This record gives sequence, C-alpha cells and structure tokens, in this order.
Amino acid sequence: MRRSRQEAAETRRHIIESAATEFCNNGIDGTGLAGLMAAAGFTHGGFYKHFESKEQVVEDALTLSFESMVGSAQRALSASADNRGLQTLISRYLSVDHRDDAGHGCPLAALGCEIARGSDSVREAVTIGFLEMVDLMADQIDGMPPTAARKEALWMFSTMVGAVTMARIVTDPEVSAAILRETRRHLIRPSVKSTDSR
Amino acid sequence: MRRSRQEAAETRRHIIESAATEFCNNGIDGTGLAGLMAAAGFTHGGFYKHFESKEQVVEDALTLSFESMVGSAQRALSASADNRGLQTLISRYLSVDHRDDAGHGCPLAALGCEIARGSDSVREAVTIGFLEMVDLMADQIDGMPPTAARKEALWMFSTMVGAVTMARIVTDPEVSAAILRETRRHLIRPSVKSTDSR
DNA sequence: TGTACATCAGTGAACGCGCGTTCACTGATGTAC
DNA sequence: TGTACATCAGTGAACGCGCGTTCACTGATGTAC
Repeated sequence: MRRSRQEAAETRRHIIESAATEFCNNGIDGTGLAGLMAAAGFTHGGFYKHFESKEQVVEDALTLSFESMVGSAQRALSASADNRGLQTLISRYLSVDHRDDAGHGCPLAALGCEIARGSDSVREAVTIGFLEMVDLMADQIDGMPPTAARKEALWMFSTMVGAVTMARIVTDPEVSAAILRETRRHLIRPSVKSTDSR
Repeated sequence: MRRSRQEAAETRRHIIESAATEFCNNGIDGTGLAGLMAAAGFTHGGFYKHFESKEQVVEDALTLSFESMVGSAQRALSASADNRGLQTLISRYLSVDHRDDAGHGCPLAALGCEIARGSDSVREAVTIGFLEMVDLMADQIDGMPPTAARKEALWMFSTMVGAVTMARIVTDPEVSAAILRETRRHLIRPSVKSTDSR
C-alpha cells in the first residue's frame, strides 16, 4: 500500500533517527537491518525503498546524530551568558547521565573505534560533524587568537570523547566517576583562569 | 595427530597473540574465528581445543595486550632518567606510528567502544590493565601526593585514548596530526613545569 | 472534476553467505603395567 | 625398558542461525487525459 510522499519522507527520517539510537546502543556491526527496522516500527523488507545499503543508513544516522548534538550545543551556548556556556557544554558531555545513555549521546563516544575502521565516506561525514563541534567550542574560548582557540578545542573535544569512552569501560563506579570529574576539572579550569585567578 | 603439552601451550599462546592483532585491526565483531585461526596458521576446527568460546579468547587477547603494553612501558620508564620517562611514554602513545599501527597498539584506542559494550568479565579484565598503566604513570608524576598523582594519571591516560581514537577517525591528515600534537603539548607541559619554568 | 493507469511504500518470504559451534576422524603423545 | 591402550591437538565437514540483500505481491497515491 503506497504512502504519500510526505509520509514516506517522515518514515525515512524516523528510520534514521531510531537507527542512530540503535547504532549507539549496540554498535554498527551489532545492529542488524531487521532489528533496525523493527525498532522504527517497520518490517525489514522495506529498508531498500529508503536506502541503497546499510552503509548509507550508517552515514545518514551519524550525520543526523551530529546535527542534533551541534544543534543542542548551539542552543545551550546561546542561552547562557559569558563563557559559562562552554562550561555547561563540557559538564553535560562529561556527566554521568551522558555516560549512562549512549543511545542519545555523542556518536564519537559510542562508536569511535568502529568509525575509525569505517569507510572513507563514513569517516568524512563524521569529520565534518566533529569539526563543527570543535568550531563551536573554539568560538567560546576567549583570550586566545582564533587559530590557537581552534587547536585548543581540537584536543579538548578529543579528550572529552576519551573520558566518556573510558568511563563506560571501567567496572569500578568510583574510578568511572573520577575519570569524568578529573577531566571536567582540567578542561573547565583553564578557561576560567582568565577571569577568576590572580 | 596429537601434539606434546609444550607444543600445545605454544600454539595457544600463538593464537592469543595473533588474535590480539586481528581484533585491534578489524574489531572484535569484525574478526571471525575462522580468520583468527587462519591468521595463526591453523584451521578453525581446532579452536575449541584451546578456548571455551569466542568470548574467552577476547578476554585472553585483551589481557595479553595489556601485559605487553605495560611491560614495554615499564622497560621504557626504567631505561630513562628522571621524569623524561613519562614524556617518552606519552610521546610514543601519541605518535603517528601508534596511530597508523592499531594492530600492535593500545587495545583501548583500537577497541574502546566495543569493549564498553562488552561483557562484565571483558570489561573487568580491561579495567585491571587500564589501572596498571595508570599506576605506572602516576609513579612518574612528581611534586604531587600519590592520590592526586593517580587522579592525574587517570585523566591523562583517558585523554591519550581519546586523542589516538580521534586521530584515526579524522580524514584530514593535518587535523589528525594536530590532535596528537596538541594533546602531547598539554600532557607533557604540566609535568615539566616543576623543573623548567619560573 | 472524473476516470484509467502507472508508480511505489511497505509486507513477508526467500536468497546465498559467513558466523560461532559441534563432531567424527587422524595419529602422535602420554600413561600404565 | 618395552608394549598396549587411552588421550587429545589438530583437521575438515557439517550444524543452525542471523546477516545483508532481493523479489513478487498489495493497494493507496500520483499522473495523464
């Protein structure tokens, strides 16, 4: 039974959204197309009416994940005054909530090592999203020329990805919390220094 | 044709070693038992003469990976004077060589997100190895009480894992190199401060 | 605006393939006397 | 020390299963007149 163009577009979007959650929760290799379509409320036969291959839905899901992460980061930043916005962003990323909800979190923390082994087009799409987040953060770092700020944001975001990944691996809850806490302390202190200390 | 006990033990060890490389290169889900045994020079039928399940060889391979990483780190540290040992360790970890040779590198950088979704016993084994590396690094941080040094090492190593993971994802070679370089700069500077600056 | 036909979103069954696991078989090793 | 038998490391074929992908079919939507 054919659906209207608008309905079909909504279906596609819905599949991509739930695919992003499935991938982040179970991994890319760990998510089958049947399960992916079931999670979206469809049978798996219809998959190829929307995508050319599994690879394509991976690419679309990762792109959408970054768009929503960048979007909510932008909203958080414009909602808060001064350089507190960056601190809020970092604190949220390095929170226990984010650690415990991979499905709705950063795709780099959830799928980093799988993406590293992925195709060029997947890595390309992820690189674009990563650099958008980096630029967003760099804009919030004051007391630094733009080039230096970008370099600073580059390592800050990589550090955040590593911290959440490790906090998810470690079995001791105290060590896990300590990783997040210590990383927060190191990343937030420097940018405060210019206004607080001395 | 039965082999001697010693031969069998050597075979087992050899399978674990090549499994570690295979996992780090192709992922845990991405490595089949047939390929794993073929890489070790055997047919896949003999796998269950040495291991109870795929899960067990994963655990053994990760444990061995950490042992060899911790071992070579210890050798590097004891070979160099003062606190230069820690700098050498960090520089090597954050090198282009390590980035480009996942198979013989740190299992956390190569498999972090897969391990995070792994079984408790796999995560437990990895946590032990992670904390050994952390303690090794903490011992090299001077001008800090042991508890603080351990916390410092905790976030430093997480940061290193994140940097190598991101450097492997990013498609732009300059950005990839910049991630490693900036992370090196931030991690090496503080420990030098106590002897160099002021 | 109404009718006739082509299009295609979604279903459900099927495809070949590689996965983890099992098993009968082999012949050299280990053990018991 | 020598002989007879049990053990078991490694082989190669087979198992059921879930994977990504394909396809015939359906009926509502879109298009042409």
